[in-house]
Amino acid sequence: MVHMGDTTAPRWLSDDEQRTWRAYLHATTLLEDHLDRQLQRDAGMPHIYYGLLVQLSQAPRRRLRMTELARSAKITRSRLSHAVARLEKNGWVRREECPSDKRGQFALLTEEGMEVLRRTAPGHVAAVRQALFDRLSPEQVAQLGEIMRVMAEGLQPSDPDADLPWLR
Amino acid sequence: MVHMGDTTAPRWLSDDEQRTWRAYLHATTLLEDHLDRQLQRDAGMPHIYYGLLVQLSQAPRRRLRMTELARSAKITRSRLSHAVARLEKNGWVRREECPSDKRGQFALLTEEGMEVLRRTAPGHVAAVRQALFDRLSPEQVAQLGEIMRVMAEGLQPSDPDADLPWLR
DNA sequence: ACTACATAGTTCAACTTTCAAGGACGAGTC
DNA sequence: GACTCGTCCTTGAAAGTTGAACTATGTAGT
Repeated sequence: MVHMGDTTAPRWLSDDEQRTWRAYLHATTLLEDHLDRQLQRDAGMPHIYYGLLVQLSQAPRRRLRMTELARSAKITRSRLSHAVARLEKNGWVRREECPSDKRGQFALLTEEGMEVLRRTAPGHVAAVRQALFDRLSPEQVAQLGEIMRVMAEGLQPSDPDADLPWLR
Repeated sequence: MVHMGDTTAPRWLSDDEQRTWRAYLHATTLLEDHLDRQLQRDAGMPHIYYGLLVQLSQAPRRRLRMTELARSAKITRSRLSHAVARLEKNGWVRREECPSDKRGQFALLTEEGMEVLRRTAPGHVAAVRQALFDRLSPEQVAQLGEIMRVMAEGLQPSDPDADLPWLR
């Protein structure tokens, strides 16, 4: 290994890697845009907001602490504050104080929010299917899963607990 | 089950599919965030803006029509207008009128913009390598490329012949 | 030439995201 | 208690994005 700091010749991508990288960027942005539009049209909110409702719907008593929700949705607490404020305005989420920690807040899914989810989930799953799973072979689905897990492992921001949900 | 316009029960995702879908969302958002931060820090712009400069750098005479650039970067013309305005303010891009079509505008990469690219490209490639290619086997890279191409094919919004020969 | 419509790009308003700052509370130490 | 420090969450301003409306120009049909 040569020690030259910034001046080391960069290892550019091979042709194969470059094609794959372009395909990755192309496909992921197309899918993201597609789902964003689908949900904006059918559920009146962007994909990430929908994801928040889903997380809440699967939590015990349909509620999560803000920080917990932010962590599982991979967004900053600031962003979550704004998002929950918006969802609250829609009547789909409500805040509730945490009795054991007065700094804390729960976000909880209202019955109205649950109803939105019930109404729109089938369409959303259909969109994901149509874009992804109905086009891939079972082997490809397995491959994709494995590749994504490898990627995520390498990117896990220094948040040791993220790996250890069973330790909480 | 709810019966709305659609008479068929929704086909939910299998456990495998669900795991893969979660891994996909997790990994792609982590990577996107990572590259956005890396480029914001090292190049002073988000990933998508960097992509615009790259596109321009590879175009003949380092210029592209706005619509063409928007298409190849997969963003709306509106978004591009704003982005180019910002990049113009940085001195990295310039607009130029199109002689053959007075409605048209070229976006062109300035020497200053080229310099930013030269300075920051190695670090960006390194980030992509470290996050993706250095962690995947050659087989996985090939698999990923193929999967992404399949995905993109199903989502291509403006490829008339690809989509609906049998639909309408 | 006239009409009608399509295309290129920008602009405005509403919304979302980011970043830095700040207020409130909890936990540890003296 | 008082001090310090870290955590929980919010806020406000700046930056970015979206979708619709708009201007100007090109194109086709009559």
